[in-house]
Amino acid sequence: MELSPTSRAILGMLGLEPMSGYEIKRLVDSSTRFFWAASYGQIYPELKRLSEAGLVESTEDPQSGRRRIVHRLTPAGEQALREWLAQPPEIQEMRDESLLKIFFSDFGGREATLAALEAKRAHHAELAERLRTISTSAGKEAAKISDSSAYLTLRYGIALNDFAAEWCEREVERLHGEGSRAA
Amino acid sequence: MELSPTSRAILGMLGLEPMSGYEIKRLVDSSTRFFWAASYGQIYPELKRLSEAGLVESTEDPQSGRRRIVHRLTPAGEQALREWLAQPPEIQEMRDESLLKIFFSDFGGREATLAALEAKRAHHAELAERLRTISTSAGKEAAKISDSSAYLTLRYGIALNDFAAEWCEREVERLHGEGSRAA
DNA sequence: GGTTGCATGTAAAACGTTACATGATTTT
DNA sequence: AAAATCATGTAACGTTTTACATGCAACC
Repeated sequence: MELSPTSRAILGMLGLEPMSGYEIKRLVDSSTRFFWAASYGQIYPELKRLSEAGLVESTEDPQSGRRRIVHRLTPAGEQALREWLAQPPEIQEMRDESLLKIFFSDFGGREATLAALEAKRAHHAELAERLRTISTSAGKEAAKISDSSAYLTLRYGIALNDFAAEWCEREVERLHGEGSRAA
Repeated sequence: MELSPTSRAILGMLGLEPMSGYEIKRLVDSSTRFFWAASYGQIYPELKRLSEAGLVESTEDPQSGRRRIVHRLTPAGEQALREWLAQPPEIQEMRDESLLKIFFSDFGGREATLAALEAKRAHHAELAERLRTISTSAGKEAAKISDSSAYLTLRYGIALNDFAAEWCEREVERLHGEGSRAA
């Protein structure tokens, strides 16, 4: 069976521990979301496919009376995960409308460029802030988390967004300086 | 008419100057590609839609005997572009399989984390290199280019990818240090 | 005369999001 | 009693990629 990129991400999540589809969604939203999102519309159908392919085993496991289906990797699923992790990464995509607007901003003059840079700066500053919140709340739980490779990606997100925000800020200042010199 | 995100990018390209679909594709590939890609499968149908909506005007303009259709913005197209540029950016997406592999790499032990970090580093180093090549070849053409907002995004791409590559390198070193201390 | 590049286009498939539907349970 | 949260799922839609098809022109 051909696995879709997102079904591999799901496999990875189940490699951390057995989980329900709902829990996968919550975990994604609080961890990989900023570089790999997933919606219910993907998660549930993919879990079904993975189950049919024998890569995960799904059992009803109601917690406190509530209906709940827990999925866990089968040995075949573990192997598929291992194989995927061993292969070189392929997907590196970005869709950044703010960069696109900066790119075209000559069309609206200097002001438009500054506004577009500021919008981008604000976005990255906000995202860095959100990731910091996640980071500190996770840090409270245990030291073992700050040792995990998952924590690495969180630190990466913070560092990258800080860098992007600062870069925009510097460019705004540079353009201001140029503007007054030119005038 | 509802414009798709990519048709707005096409509008922006035509705001730079009138162009054929083929030229749009080439320009995208050598400029916005790393943060906004577009394929023929999008460009040609979208140009048709934009033309039907009266936002671009398409005329046959064979250059040196070769069939060629040049598209240019109509006043309505210019306005649509201006309106879009004035609105806050919405799409900021990333799909980074290398980060995903780092995230899950505990599953393969320390070596796997190091390998995933190295793969990511290599990717960013390569991309930075490619962008630098574009940058220097563009710089030769004229000083006016280095003044354009389009050039800003190129510098951003170089700075960001340099930063990402260096971040990975630092983390590899840190993990090595930890490893030997622990051993 | 063959390869590369210019140039336009389409069809099918893959991928992903959004919105909706349903219903139970816990909290306020 | 109402609101929020847990929990599963699907259908429709929109977007994007991939692969293919076509043909002329310029260059070697």
